[in-house]
Amino acid sequence: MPKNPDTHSNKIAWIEAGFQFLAKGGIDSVRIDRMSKKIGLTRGSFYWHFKSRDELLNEMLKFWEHVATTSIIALIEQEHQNPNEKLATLIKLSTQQPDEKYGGKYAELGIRIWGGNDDKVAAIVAKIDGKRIAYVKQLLVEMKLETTNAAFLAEIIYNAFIGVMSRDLNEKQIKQITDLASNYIRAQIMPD
Amino acid sequence: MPKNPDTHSNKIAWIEAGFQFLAKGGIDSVRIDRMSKKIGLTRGSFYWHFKSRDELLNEMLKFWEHVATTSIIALIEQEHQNPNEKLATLIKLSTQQPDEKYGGKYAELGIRIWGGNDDKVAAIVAKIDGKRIAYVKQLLVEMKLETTNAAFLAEIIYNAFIGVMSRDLNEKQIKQITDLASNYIRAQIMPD
DNA sequence: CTAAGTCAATACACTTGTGTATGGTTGCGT
DNA sequence: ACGCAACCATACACAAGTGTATTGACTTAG
Repeated sequence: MPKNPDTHSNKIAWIEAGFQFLAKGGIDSVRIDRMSKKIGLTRGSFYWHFKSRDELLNEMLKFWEHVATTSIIALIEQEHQNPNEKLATLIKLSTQQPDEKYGGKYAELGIRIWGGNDDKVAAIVAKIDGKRIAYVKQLLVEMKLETTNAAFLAEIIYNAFIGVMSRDLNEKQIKQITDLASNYIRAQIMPD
Repeated sequence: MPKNPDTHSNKIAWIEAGFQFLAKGGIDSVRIDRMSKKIGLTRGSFYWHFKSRDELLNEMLKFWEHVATTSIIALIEQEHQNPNEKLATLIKLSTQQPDEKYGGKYAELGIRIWGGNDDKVAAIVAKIDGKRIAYVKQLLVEMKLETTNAAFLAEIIYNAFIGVMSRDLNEKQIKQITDLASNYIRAQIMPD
């Protein structure tokens, strides 16, 4: 009997495992045999779904590229109106625990290291960074910050944001920091 | 004839290579045979200097722990008096290119990922983070910021700082950001 | 019911990587 | 000149990892 009666294939399981291993030890620990032991499938399954290890890596990259920008930003745009809420949600979504979403917290780190090895990956990471910074800046402008100030703050916020993701913080610590940031931004807008 | 007439051993070469590979692909790509090809030594040399791969990893961790805080902070403290200069130097030293110093830019990222796997590593990273944040806060207090403000700013600055290190930025980009940060801090202290 | 298609397990050949054992070279003290 | 210690290369046995080929089970269309 099949292990996943609802999902027609285990390809997703392989990709998920890929992100888990990427998050834990970097791209070099994404190893087929290790994953097979973890998820209880043999390499026979793997080589049915993927031509090679490289093909898995490429699919992972594409997946991340999609999740990391378009889908998250679209989700935010359609569900919120207030730019304050949008920014808070962006931070919250992007810093959530890795198990909840493949492209989550730690995988991001792994991909950045990966970019140090592979120019193709580095280019995509740079593109993603650009998009996100532009989006943060746009939100800040919507919050009535003047343009130059917004550009600067967007850089700082984004870098701090990457920093928070890089560090091994629990949810309470992350909430503290993001709350502080929100308060700061509000103070920038309407100083008392 | 010996390849390094001045340095009595190639142990340092192995550790350097370790950091290079850590930075490029994560802890799992620190592989003895790959490094041997890179630095032109055989595994015979490696196993003379180290009992095992684990021993190298431990030495790397200890090395990083030392460089990442004590030595950098001590260096700054003894060479500068002005807290503004100190902060600028801290940022500059910590964001310099990886080739110039093993514990530099990218290795930091690799170690953080490594910490996701190994509790011992995670504990050290957390300790280092604590020390550095405390130091930044101290500098800010010396710059006459009030304590609560300094604590908050130290968090933001430190996270942004980790973010900058994690991203694949060139020197010009890093300079832009750090300059912006410096200006912002000065504005905080003496608002016009 | 049967043939094709989907998916996974197994067996195999090969490459990469680890650790040990051994032997060779250099330099230095005596 | 001798002997020892530091350092590195080579060869070996073994484990971990990749990719291919084959087989089998289960599903679905006709």
